[in-house]
Amino acid sequence: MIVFPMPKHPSDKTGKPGRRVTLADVAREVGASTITVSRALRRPEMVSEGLRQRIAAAVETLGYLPDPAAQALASRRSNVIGVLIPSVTNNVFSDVLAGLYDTVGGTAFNVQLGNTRYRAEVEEELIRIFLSQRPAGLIVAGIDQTPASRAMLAQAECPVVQIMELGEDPVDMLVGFSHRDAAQAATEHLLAQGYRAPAFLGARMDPRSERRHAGFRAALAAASPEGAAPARELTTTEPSSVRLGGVLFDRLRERFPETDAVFCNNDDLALGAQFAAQRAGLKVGPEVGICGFNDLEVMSAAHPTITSVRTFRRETGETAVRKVLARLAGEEAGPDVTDLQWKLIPRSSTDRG
Amino acid sequence: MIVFPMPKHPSDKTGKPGRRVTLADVAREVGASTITVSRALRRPEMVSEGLRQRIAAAVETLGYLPDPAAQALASRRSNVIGVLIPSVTNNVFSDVLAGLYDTVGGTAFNVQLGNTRYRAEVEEELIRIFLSQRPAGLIVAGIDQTPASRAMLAQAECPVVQIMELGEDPVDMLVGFSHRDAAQAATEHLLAQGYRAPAFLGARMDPRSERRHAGFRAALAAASPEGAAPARELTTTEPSSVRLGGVLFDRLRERFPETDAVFCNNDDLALGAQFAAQRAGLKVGPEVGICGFNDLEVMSAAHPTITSVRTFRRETGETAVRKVLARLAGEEAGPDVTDLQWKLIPRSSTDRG
DNA sequence: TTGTAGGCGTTATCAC
DNA sequence: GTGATAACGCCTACAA
Repeated sequence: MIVFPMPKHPSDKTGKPGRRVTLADVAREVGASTITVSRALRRPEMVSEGLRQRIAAAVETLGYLPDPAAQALASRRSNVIGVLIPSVTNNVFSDVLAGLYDTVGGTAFNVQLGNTRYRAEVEEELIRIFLSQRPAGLIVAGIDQTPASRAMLAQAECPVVQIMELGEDPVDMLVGFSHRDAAQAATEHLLAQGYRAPAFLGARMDPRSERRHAGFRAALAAASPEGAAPARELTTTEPSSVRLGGVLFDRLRERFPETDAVFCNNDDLALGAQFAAQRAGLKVGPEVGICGFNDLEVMSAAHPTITSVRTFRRETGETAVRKVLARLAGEEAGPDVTDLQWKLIPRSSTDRG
Repeated sequence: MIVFPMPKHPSDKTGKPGRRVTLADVAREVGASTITVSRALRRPEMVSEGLRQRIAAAVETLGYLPDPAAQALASRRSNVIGVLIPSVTNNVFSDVLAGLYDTVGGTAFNVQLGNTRYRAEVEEELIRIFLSQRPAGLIVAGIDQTPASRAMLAQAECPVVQIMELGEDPVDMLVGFSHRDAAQAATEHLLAQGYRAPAFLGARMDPRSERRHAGFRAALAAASPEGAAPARELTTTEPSSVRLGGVLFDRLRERFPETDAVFCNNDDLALGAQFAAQRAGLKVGPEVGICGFNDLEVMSAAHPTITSVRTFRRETGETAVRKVLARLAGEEAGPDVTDLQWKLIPRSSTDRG
């Protein structure tokens, strides 16, 4: 029978504080070499049944936890999946994040977030820094990276996923949907409902907003015989908010009194527009149509309920991580584009009754 | 004059892909030792002016970036500040996150997020894992850790900040406010406005929700002569949502028809309650008072505007990180409690007109 | 299936 | 002020 020497556990108050339990400790415990223990942990099938079990037991009793820094240094690959998004607070991205964290949870990987604040230079800088960590993978929002960013991503020795959009030539993998098509469909819906003078309300106007804007215009152009449709649009670079939606709505009606419907860049604006319409005594739906984008939870609960275009944000995060993991597991290779689609959800706010 | 040999930059297509620029490369370049370069980077004052400048130049031209894994391994301290929160999507926490990322941005530190999903066991597990990374600091939501979690945090060799609440004995540092007091004040506001039968609506019911619940009860107890106030309350463990706010509101009115005001656990519920009230044809304010919690942006933009209790979420994140950084810089020491306060914001929804 | 040797890139320690 | 040397804990490559 083997006598187990008292291990120096971090919780021991004796000796140097917190001496770490290492692979060597486990190895000594079971009378094997460190590399064998290492293998038992990462490639159990390479180690004999008996040894494997004794190692597992020792790991348990000693409370061994691998040191990620040492792993990263030795293997030249960290367990960090870098994620670059323009905003942490925006509901859209926090849903994506939820998907990311859900999918990465339970795996040996960690998400490391970078906030680009909607600025390409910041993104470039962050890509550089993230890459210096030898990430296991990189997930970046959008397809409008700077040339330098693209070059770095292309050379990166890890899977790269661009998310939230579709595009011509992804750096590596791509998960998203067509903002242009979605916006065009939403606008067509307004026209189909009989609204004659739909307007566009946009805030922040990042690349994705611009593409939605383009979709709105395309729908109008297609509908107007001579392509002479007046441009009822109000956009701002200000960050979007419910309050701003109201402000823009009021301003819009002042400038284009004939407006009878608005397609908003996102749901916050739409909600604000609806409140503003109600303040103005307008009957939302019959008198003025309102359509948002993203279909946040509040849209289906509002009074009246608000039409929107559902986007699959959580799924975006999940899919992106899964693609990274699959690539790392050698299950997939080569470029890959996943269209997550979108879905128009008509509700009372665009029902003319 | 020194001739600079062509460095092996990662972007070189020659040789092994991506050979990293190391401290040694920089050292060779300037004719110094690695340790000196290391010092020049971390403690410039320990290196002579001239050398320091040549090193800076070499770092620049070579494009040297430190390897965090190697740094962590050698220094036994990573640049990771671990953050444990119950939810990534909840607006409350995403605001905190924004504060965290803002404050950590530009520093050499990184935030690593752990999603506890409102479960103490998950939190415990995550604390264990995070600690194995030798984090630079740890920020955890709430004060209701398991005993094991508390023990680990207490022994952690890094600054620890509990956030979002106030409490008796913090593990180390604490940044938050009193949910109980805030809720009590909100309830007193309802009573002061003349509402006779205020009710409580609660979802999720995590520890902080429970304390708000307690605040509601305390206010009622203080107001009712015999302490015989009937308990008009409806709570659920379901995650909160706008839709749920409506459902609960309807159910509440069914069960307690006399209800003339509701204090909601959070703003989502309040917004949902307001929509439901409007659907029921009630005049919000005069006929039924509605008060939320947190004062999300939408509250001031809604129609009518909704009373809420403002909490300083972004500031919470900022303060937590600053405390960690200060401690690491040796600027502060010892336990420390920061009360970030709260503020009642009365609006139309509790104005009986 | 298991082990040996060496190195990953940086910092701590102790000299000079 | 600067440098040699030895870790830090683990993994890759190769050998047995």
